[in-house]
Amino acid sequence: MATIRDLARRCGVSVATVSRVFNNPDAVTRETREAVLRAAALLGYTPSAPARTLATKRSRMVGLAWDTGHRGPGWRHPFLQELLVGLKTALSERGYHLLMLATGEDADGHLRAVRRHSLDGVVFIDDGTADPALTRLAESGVPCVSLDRPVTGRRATYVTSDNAGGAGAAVRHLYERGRRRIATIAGPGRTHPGAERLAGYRAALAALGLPLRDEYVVEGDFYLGGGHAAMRRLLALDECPDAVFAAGDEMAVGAVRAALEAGLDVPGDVAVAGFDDIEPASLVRPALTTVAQDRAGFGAAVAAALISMIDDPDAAAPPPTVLPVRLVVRETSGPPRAG
Amino acid sequence: MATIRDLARRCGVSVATVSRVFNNPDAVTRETREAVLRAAALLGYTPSAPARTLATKRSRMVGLAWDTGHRGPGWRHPFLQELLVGLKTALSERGYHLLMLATGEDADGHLRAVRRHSLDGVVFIDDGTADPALTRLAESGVPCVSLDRPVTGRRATYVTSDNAGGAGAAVRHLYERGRRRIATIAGPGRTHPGAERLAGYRAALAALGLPLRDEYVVEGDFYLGGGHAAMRRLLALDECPDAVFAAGDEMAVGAVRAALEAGLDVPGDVAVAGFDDIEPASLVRPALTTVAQDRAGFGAAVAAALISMIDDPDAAAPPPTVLPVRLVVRETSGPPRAG
DNA sequence: CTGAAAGCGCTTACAG
DNA sequence: CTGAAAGCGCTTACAG
Repeated sequence: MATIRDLARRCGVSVATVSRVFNNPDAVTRETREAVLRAAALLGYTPSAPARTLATKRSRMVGLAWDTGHRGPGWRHPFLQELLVGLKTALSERGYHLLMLATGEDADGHLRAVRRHSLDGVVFIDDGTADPALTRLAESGVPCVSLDRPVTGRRATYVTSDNAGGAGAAVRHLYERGRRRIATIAGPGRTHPGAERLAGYRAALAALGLPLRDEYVVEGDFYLGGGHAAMRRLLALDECPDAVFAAGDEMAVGAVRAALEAGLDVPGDVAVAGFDDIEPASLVRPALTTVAQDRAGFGAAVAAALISMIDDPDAAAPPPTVLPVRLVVRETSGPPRAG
Repeated sequence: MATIRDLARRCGVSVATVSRVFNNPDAVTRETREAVLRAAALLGYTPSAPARTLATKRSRMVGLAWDTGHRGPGWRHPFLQELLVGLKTALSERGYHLLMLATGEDADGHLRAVRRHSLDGVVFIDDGTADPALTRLAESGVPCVSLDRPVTGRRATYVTSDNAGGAGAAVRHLYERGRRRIATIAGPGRTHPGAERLAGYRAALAALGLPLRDEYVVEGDFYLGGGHAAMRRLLALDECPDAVFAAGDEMAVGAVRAALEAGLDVPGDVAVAGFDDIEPASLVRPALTTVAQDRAGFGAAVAAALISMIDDPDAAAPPPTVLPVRLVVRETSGPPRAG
């Protein structure tokens, strides 16, 4: 492994000069720069990251504090792979790497990991529950950006989808398909998407002049079983809804299944719309009408927010990023109304 | 940020002693050890990882060379989240962190990243295509373990499922359900799971005394569309199969869909079994009979193989790990035979 | 069991 | 534009 000293010797310059050609190329004449670069290629020289980090206090690494559900039952992200790919790609374009932080340590394990590795920032992916370790991190001043979860801290921000807007779009779509008794299966209220989607549902009903009925909102858990159970409660109502907006696709699939089991036709008797556009949404029959998020946009937005803070040590956190969503009409919401 | 020097000063010992309490606690008296530990907790001291790496040449970081499909159309792993969680957890129990390597760099970008960060090893996740960068890495002598892909190199090994065994189990199950004309929709031959599942299918047919018919094996791409197209070809045959083993669940779902569209009953006219037990497998109707892999086992096995090599610098690579699989019987394979 | 010292491979004022 | 030197925070023989 060639070091900067080997390279310097070979080129007849000082190590300072070699360092400059990699960190501040303009501060060096073209000739020496090219000579050094040539020798570097020849020797296969790559600057040592830890040495550089030690000297500069910057690691060019970003931590990924990914709550893998050690605190509760297996939480699943609807599109983790695209998220990670987008994040990794956007980060690496700017020269940053992602370090996966181990979870389940003591309360300030994350903060410790940040110090230990001189991380330049961290991104949170969790289920929306207020993890004290993450809260502390966000308040510590290290640049943080979280996904789908508001955080407070001078250098902390978040990116999320337009959850309320998407819920509203789904509700309006159901309305346009002729439905008037529109219920919702909400996500857990403690999660940001859950709360926002419910708010969007309510706002849309109000705007449409439809009544808000308490018995038409039942909370689920974002998973299949919760959606199924919620739908059964809805179907047991005196005045059964003719449409339901489920705040997550798995719940929507569960709801469709419950309706089918009850002998109802979907979308004939009851229309359904979901949220997330998970892979099964198009595989299931009838195929699910849902709200798709900007999967690729997430990673890019997180990276942009993070890097803007890293680049300027005095910068406060940028405002939250709200990504647009898109209604995907399939079969469960029924055909357009004739005429 | 307290340093080792602060701690030493505070405790009235040398930095060497402080270093020992963290790296070789037995080499120090209990009293000084406890005093140092107490002071460390008080000051919030955490040893600097880059400084340690610089001094020892070991980073306690493992690279994740994850081919995110920059070289082809979006490849998807059937259970990436569980895989990463398992890997991260197993690694962190041994004190290792995962560094996600950026992809799409020049041919030896990965190797460069290994040197740059003094990575102790790397794990590959890819689509099975022979990426020259990974091949070079595996031959370089740094401990490597790949998923579902044989690699050569003195310090390289892999972990995979019992793909042939699982395929055989699926075929035997179909046979036991009374099927005799069992076709297969294979995965791409260049992938290890694709090739092995096909081999398992063939071996099972032979063992069962069933004829091997060329027209009964058609290659798919592991995705929905490929499964659909393959099934159409199978259904166009003069003597239509009464069962098909699809080497992946998405293909199986596509196959079921194609059969249904052709007016056939599943499993009545044609039974179907898949592989992977992806989430939609249980959501789809009829629910898919399939072969489940040991999702949690993967990460643990990878970590174990990697760490065995890291711990002993002279150790050659352990033999490949082959994880057992499990047949999951649902609806697409039909009811047990009466009597 | 403990300490003084060299060394790991860089960067960055400071002079020139 | 370039170099000598100090410093980043550790570890590890080597003595004692």
